[in-house]
Amino acid sequence: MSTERITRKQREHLQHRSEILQTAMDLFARDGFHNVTMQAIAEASEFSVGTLYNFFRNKDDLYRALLSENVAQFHSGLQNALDAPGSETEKLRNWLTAKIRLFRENIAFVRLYYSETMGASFNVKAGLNREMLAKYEDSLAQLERLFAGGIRRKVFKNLDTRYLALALDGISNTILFDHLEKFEDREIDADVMLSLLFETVLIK
Amino acid sequence: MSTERITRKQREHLQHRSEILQTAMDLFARDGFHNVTMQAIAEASEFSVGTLYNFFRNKDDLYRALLSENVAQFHSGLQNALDAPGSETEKLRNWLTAKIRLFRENIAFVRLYYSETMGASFNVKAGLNREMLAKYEDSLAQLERLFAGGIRRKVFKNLDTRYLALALDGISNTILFDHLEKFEDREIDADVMLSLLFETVLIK
DNA sequence: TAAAAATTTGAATATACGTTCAATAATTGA
DNA sequence: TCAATTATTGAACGTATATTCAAATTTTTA
Repeated sequence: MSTERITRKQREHLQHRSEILQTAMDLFARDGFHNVTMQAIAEASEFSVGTLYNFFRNKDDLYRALLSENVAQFHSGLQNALDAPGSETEKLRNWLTAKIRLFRENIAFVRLYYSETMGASFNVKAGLNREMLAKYEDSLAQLERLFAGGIRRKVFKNLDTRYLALALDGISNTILFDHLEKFEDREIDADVMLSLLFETVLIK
Repeated sequence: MSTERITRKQREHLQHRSEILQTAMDLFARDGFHNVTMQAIAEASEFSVGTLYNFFRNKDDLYRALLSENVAQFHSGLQNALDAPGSETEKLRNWLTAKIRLFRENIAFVRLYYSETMGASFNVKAGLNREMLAKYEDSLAQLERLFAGGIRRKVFKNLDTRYLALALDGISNTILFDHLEKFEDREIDADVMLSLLFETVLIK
């Protein structure tokens, strides 16, 4: 898009901003929004409290930015995986592989995301939850279209696409959480997850 | 066990206690721990702040009691379903039916539970998270034994029982959340969820 | 029925924390 | 080199809220 030149100043500013956000993310994921003070974020990111307020209007704003930007990144990571060419089966494998990678790369965000969306959320009032929910629905809709395509081409059985999308999402969630919870570093294979659903899905 | 007589006083005390807890649950599930004040719980439960402190040492203690007691109830609900006699398939259906009922009956608790266990939790310090995790592991272990039994009796394919348990849990979670999120009141059928996994599992 | 015991009340207290902003430091440009 | 501009600092302030406890109310006992 834009080919504007970015000054070193601006580059550094962005760098500092994202350092603050990443530091805050780790703290929030470990202790929860209300148990992390601006003081703590300042100390951990090696800035002063005042400086945080030059980057973000207030604590809510910081938190919102953090969630919003990571949701966007997560969502586009999944989207790209589905956009790559290939058969329905290959696309599903790509999608799962991308999801595995995204979970591993940013488990702190994943924790935050699920605790915000599943349950009580300080963001109900703000539009953030709506935004996150919309992206989730979009993801599901894309999966549904994929399954529908497979059904049309007669490689998948004619099952409810909504349930298929939910099932795939659910299977991958629990298995990924189980692995990451245990700090298991052995590779998680997309095919293991796919296989749990596939004999139900594939036409032999 | 105990056949001791319980006085009206004691009965009322327990009644009041559980009214407070249920009221608090709804508030916590809607707004999150830190956005619910003791004042708000007092008003909603029609007691004064001071009285809350006669029932619970402090706010943390109230919250802990609330989660702990509901986790226990949830857990034993699932356990009982598996203890009923029947084939592996029937037991799985019982388990799912019980889970559906428990979700519907106490969606507030379910929200709280998942946002506490998935993500950042104020309770990491206290032993509550450990307690909840232990009960979850126990549930999974029971499911695994069930699958293992089916495999031994040659009604199920010889698949990794851990993954099967996780998959069933994951499928039911996403589908249940999807339904309850949308306030859909049409019945959720255990068989729909089972069928998503079963063609993978059953030996034809 | 009245004293004693138990329970409830909510105003007062203490504290923790988000936010501000005047002072200081660092950077830039002439 | 030295103004001028920009960025950083953290002590001070105000507010929100968890907790306490003396007084008021209700219940029990004799």
